[in-house]
Amino acid sequence: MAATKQRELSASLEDYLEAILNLSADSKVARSKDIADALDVSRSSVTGALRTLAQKQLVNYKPYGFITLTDQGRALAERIARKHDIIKSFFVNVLGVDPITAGQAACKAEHALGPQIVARLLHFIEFATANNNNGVDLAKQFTQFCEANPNNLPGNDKEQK
Amino acid sequence: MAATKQRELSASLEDYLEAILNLSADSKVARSKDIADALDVSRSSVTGALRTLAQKQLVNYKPYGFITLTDQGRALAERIARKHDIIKSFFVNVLGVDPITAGQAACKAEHALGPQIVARLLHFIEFATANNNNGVDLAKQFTQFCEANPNNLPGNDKEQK
DNA sequence: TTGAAAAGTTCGGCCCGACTAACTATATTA
DNA sequence: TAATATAGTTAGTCGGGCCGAACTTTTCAA
Repeated sequence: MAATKQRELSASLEDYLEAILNLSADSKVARSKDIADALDVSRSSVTGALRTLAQKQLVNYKPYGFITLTDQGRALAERIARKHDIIKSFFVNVLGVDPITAGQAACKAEHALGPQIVARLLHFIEFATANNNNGVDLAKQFTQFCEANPNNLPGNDKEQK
Repeated sequence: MAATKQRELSASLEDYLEAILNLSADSKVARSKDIADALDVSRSSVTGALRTLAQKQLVNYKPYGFITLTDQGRALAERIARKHDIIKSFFVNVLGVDPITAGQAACKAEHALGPQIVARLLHFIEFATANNNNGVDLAKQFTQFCEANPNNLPGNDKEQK
């Protein structure tokens, strides 16, 4: 348990790792081109990222070879993906945000939220969606609350993108 | 309404703007040194950021002069600060996270969440902290729920930083 | 089996955001 | 008002992350 420490990964590298995990799941193998498409970056950027990830021992990579996650890499990628899912789920199932917007926001927010907050969020989702609250679904209540007070809802703010 | 569009500001520049707003509030005037301290960057980085912000017409700045926000800059800074507060408030008042952690996370998350989600969050805070829920404070309920199910709480994940 | 298309890589370059070191301007105060 | 401390700037550098263009490898089908 010494070589295990990978040091912080940049947001960008986390995205690559996550994409590789998803592609491996979907279509058994992650091709470089698909990673580029998934992240909307150039193929040469992918090559660079792969070299970095390989040297951090998170992916097995050699030029023109197959791309697979190492055990370490897979574990990390799964943690990242799980975080993503939790955040997105909160947006969708508790806040009632549409899945597209929620997914995009989760992509960015997953790099900003630490384990403590994510754990709380997960816990909160359970709390809010279970019928533990006098037998009432809290998320549903919130939706009704929103409908009852439609004043300050979404984008009446012509703010940033 | 043509010169008003400022284009996207980077996360970093948003931080500078926010810091300037806070310093202006606290101690009437924002000195370059204090901005550097607040953001924990070098003084020369501040100079660079100020030049960029000035050319985007968000601050009034000339070398060795006073630093003030333009109307545009102030408006933007206030929106950013408000977003920050909403997110932090959610972490603290709904999730029950400690203020320090919450503030740090809000700093990063504020660049990731768009207006729709922030608006929902604000709405949700009202919903959760008001006694609209059978006369019970929801946040309080969640705290109790947490105490009742202390299984997957905070950092039993030795994850990232 | 060979030769074009597709996938992948390398190389050089760019922008951003930070840094240090050295310089200049401003303030302070003796 | 001259000396020095402090604030601010400039110049140069570096790393991360991206790009396009040109090159190499692999694949695939005629």
